[in-house]
Amino acid sequence: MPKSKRLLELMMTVNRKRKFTVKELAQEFGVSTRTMLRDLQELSELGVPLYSEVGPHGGYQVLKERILPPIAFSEEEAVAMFFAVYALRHYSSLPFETESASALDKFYLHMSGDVRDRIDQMKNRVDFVTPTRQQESPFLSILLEAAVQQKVLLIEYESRGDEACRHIQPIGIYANNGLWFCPAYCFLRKDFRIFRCDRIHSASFDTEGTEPMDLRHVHLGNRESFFRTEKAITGLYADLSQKGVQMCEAVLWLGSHLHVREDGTGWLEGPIPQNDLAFYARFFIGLGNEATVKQPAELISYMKRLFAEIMSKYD
Amino acid sequence: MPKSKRLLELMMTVNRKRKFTVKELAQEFGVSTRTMLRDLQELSELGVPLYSEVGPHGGYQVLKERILPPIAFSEEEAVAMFFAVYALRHYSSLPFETESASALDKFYLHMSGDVRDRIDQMKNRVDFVTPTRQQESPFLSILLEAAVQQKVLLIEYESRGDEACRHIQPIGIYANNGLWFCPAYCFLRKDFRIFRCDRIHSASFDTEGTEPMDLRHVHLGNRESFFRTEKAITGLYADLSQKGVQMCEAVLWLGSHLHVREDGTGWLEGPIPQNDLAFYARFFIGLGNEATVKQPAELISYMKRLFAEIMSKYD
DNA sequence: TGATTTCGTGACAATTATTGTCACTATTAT
DNA sequence: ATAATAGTGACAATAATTGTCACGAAATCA
Repeated sequence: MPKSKRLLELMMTVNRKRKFTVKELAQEFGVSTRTMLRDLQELSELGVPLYSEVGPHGGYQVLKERILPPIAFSEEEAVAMFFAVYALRHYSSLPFETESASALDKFYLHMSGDVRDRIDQMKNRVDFVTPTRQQESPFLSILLEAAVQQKVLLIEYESRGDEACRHIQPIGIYANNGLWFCPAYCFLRKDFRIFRCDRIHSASFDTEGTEPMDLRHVHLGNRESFFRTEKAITGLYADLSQKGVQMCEAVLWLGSHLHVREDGTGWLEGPIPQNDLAFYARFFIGLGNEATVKQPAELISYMKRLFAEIMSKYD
Repeated sequence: MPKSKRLLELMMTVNRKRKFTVKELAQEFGVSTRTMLRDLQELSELGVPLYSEVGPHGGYQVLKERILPPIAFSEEEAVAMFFAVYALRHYSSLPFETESASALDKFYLHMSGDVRDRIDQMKNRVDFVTPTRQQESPFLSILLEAAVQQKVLLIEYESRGDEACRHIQPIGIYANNGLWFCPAYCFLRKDFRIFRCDRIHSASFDTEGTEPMDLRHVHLGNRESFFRTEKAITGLYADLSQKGVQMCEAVLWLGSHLHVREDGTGWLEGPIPQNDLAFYARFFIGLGNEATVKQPAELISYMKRLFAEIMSKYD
């Protein structure tokens, strides 16, 4: 095999194996150890971060930095990748230890001039906004680790001003609207709960030997089905004006409930959990006179009660 | 220069130049044209998408696919990049023509086994949620292009059920909460306006010769200062219960107005534009009895009027 | 301690790959 | 037609690559 190709293959091979000896690779590539040594030195010069130790159980290692073999990206793809990573700058906390900024710099630096120009031109013209929050979430890494490794955590959690310790087993973390959430099994409540990560004031692996649940099959994609054990369901129906429709369109969690007529007006229809009546009451009051709730009666009476309470404040 | 190094340099050079002739490169690298031909063929075999045309003004070209030279990413960086791009899957529309999915696949495929394992483990455990909408925004590309190239567009825009043509000059596009928005100069209103991209029903470059404004200095980062020419400002003060504080924390646009006391209660204080009273009224009504507005009087009376209207519906 | 394993380096001849040259073909724009 | 360009094949000259051997240095282990 000609040297030029061997070097490229070698690059991929050393990335695959984390650890190896010169002899081992020499045999694999069918060259002498001397040649392999020379090749490895060349790779080193080309920037592959190799590290070696002598002695038995010694050998070569690729340091944590990995060389990504040359990948063919189309210009569009490269630009899309750039902006995807660029969007992460809005997050004050991330579950990845290193700053994604460093990845971005490398990526940017390695791209050819005109792609870079293109990006510069677009940099202030496209954005994926995420509201920036003051709240920091310092325990994202450990929460994620616990989710991946199925471990139990002991956390201090602030809820309504109180602080309490809880044993939880995270099933993942997700960012929504600039805040991080952690759905987890709560050993205190013996059920699944969602925790807001910025309210977690400490987190450490459980040392009291709480037996982890087998939650490998529960993940962010299917957690809904484990959560939504809502018992009581009730039917909602509400009329919407044109403006009401527009306001509802901008609201995420009622996507499928919204129906629009030709003239722009519409209605909301669908089942809602009884427990959330308070939430829906507030929502519809917020819509003001752009919405008229027809059903369920409980919701209407709840809204009236709420009215009375609020009104009393302003008299 | 040894061949192996020459090939790597060549790879980067052909990426820099879009177009070149064999002779040109041969001179640059100090080899014969024959050798350069052989090298180019090798590059081709290695996956660089080269294309050639004979004849005067012919020559070699690299097709739109670009080879990314080997980059050293740390494992953390690669993982962060993966999830950044992975998050784009939530968007039903993107301003980039190709699917970012293809970039993701390539990236994933080229990573070594254990990084891939790590990603697989994390895939269902981390997410950057963006509400998925039904609304498609098919004109993102042209809006972006117009913003970058300072061009005027003619759009059909739906506003409150009506549809109207407008000449606009976009200054950028951004996604927020799953919806795309386009701040732009509106030649109809002779001022800056924000357009919701899914309400744009057609868009094409202006052919009537509308003279573009010089908006090179206006971009997503500083547009606020051009927009916020709100005239009337008024002072807001509202008390919040513990729960009220928590609800406000989850709301983005009043970040700096929120103050929290030791005991978890708090207050909102700060200037708000007179025009937005209607909006704030709805918001505070939505907070129910967790908030008590003290100032301004106009807001309180607005809220009362709104109450009356709503109440009349349910009696 | 001494045997063993491993990386690391230098020298040199044998072997191979690489290169340049030349002669030629094919295509295309002017 | 002419000139510019890619593309191919053959072959000798050249230069890079390779293997071998000899040796050093560091670490582990019995």
